[in-house]
Amino acid sequence: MDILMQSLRIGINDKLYIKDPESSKLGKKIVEESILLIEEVGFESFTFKKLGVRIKSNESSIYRYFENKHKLLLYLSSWYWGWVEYRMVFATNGISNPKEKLQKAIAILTQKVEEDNAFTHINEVVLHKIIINEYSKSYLVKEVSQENKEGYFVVFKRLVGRLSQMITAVDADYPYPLSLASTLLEGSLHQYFLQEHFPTLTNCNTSVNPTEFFTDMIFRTLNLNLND
Amino acid sequence: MDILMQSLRIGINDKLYIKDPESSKLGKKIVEESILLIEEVGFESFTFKKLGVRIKSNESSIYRYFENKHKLLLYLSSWYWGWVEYRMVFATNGISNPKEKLQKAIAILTQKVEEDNAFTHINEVVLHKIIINEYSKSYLVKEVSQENKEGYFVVFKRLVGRLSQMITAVDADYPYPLSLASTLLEGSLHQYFLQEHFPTLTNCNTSVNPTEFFTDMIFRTLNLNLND
DNA sequence: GCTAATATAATAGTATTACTATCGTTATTC
DNA sequence: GAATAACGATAGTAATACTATTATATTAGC
Repeated sequence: MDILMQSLRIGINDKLYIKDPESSKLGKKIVEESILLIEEVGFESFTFKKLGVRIKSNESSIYRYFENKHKLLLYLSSWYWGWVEYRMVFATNGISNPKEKLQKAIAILTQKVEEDNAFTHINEVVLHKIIINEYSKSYLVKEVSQENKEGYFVVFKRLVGRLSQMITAVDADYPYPLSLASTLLEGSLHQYFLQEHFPTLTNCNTSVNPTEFFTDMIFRTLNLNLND
Repeated sequence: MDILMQSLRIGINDKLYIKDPESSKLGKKIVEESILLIEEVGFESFTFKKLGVRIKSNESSIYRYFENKHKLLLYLSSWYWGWVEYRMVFATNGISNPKEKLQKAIAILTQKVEEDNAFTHINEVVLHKIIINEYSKSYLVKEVSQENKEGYFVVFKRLVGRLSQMITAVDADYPYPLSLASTLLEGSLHQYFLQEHFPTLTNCNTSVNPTEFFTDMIFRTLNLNLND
């Protein structure tokens, strides 16, 4: 990413934190290291106490930024989807041909994540792994409807909406653009998971990637031809 | 289901329990009521202590059947997928036309679940809800590879394999049968979830169901026509 | 119907988690 | 240089996720 973007910020619902972690050194450290620690030990075993030890700070200080680890996960997820949305909009912006535009969007949304130096304290590659393994846990909770009302999932919802519109732009008569869009986003994470842990349940591997599978699936579903 | 099936049992990996819950009244009660309690309070808030109170039995007695609630969830999931597999095999058994066979399989796998009186102590409708909300949590854990080696997911894997074969039977040249099969199973649960909690992210509702969406998607992907 | 074996209930206890509260110390700002 | 905000240290609580032990039922075999 360009040096021009150095001061870019991803907008996140301010109910997800008590004190904005972007506003201090400690806050950034909490975000940065929580990503690494969650990836290392898994979300279930992750605690603020352990994170405190790791960043040589106090448990109670972390609680001043985030109410609990669930909110932290929602924060990280919002950041991730905001970042993906930004890259998708940026990459598809100049494309006028709807088919090309959709193809580019699918690529961005299903690609393996590479490092992005525009955001120095966040390791996007590791964050992608967390999203693959933990994102579902942020919404598969009893409180989901209330949290949805609070706007904790707006970024993700906007992204599905955008993709859905691109599908409709290509084929206005296709009856399930939203379901296809949500299936792509969720399914892409799932295929990455399977590739790592259940290779017998997927055709994705070192030579075939989720982008190829989903591009093929969506293009066939919309009766488009890749090569014209 | 038929009265003939009254004594049917779903085969489950015996490492998932300490004492077979099918072998006693208390064991069956544990399974029966755990389904209802998990659905009521969600998996995170569910504890063996609460279950003990509910079934007027002791926490420690439940621990004699299941090591912990994670194993219980794996047990319930295996039961569910075994039950689905059984119904799928049963329903598609006599069909020789591969296209018809696939269509029937998709229907069974994506349908809304109705009560099945063959298994008196298990409420399949509620169990389906649990699978929608909690199944991911059974495999999105750090120990997944080890648990996979122990065979905790064989039933689900066999089901994906069967569906994949049916896809290949219809189109031997389709390059992603496994990914399409796993996307269908996972995606179907996801669409049900969205329908309930994020209606703006799906086209499934009271008049359109996941079966229609997925049948359409898979048939288009495989270049099949529904009506011939 | 009695005995032995097994299953279950009751109770107690431990380490860890997920916090909350308080207070002293260190930075920052005005 | 004083005021204010941020942070660290410590303590404490209720709940969780168990394990262990012992007492009491239940059942099975004879």
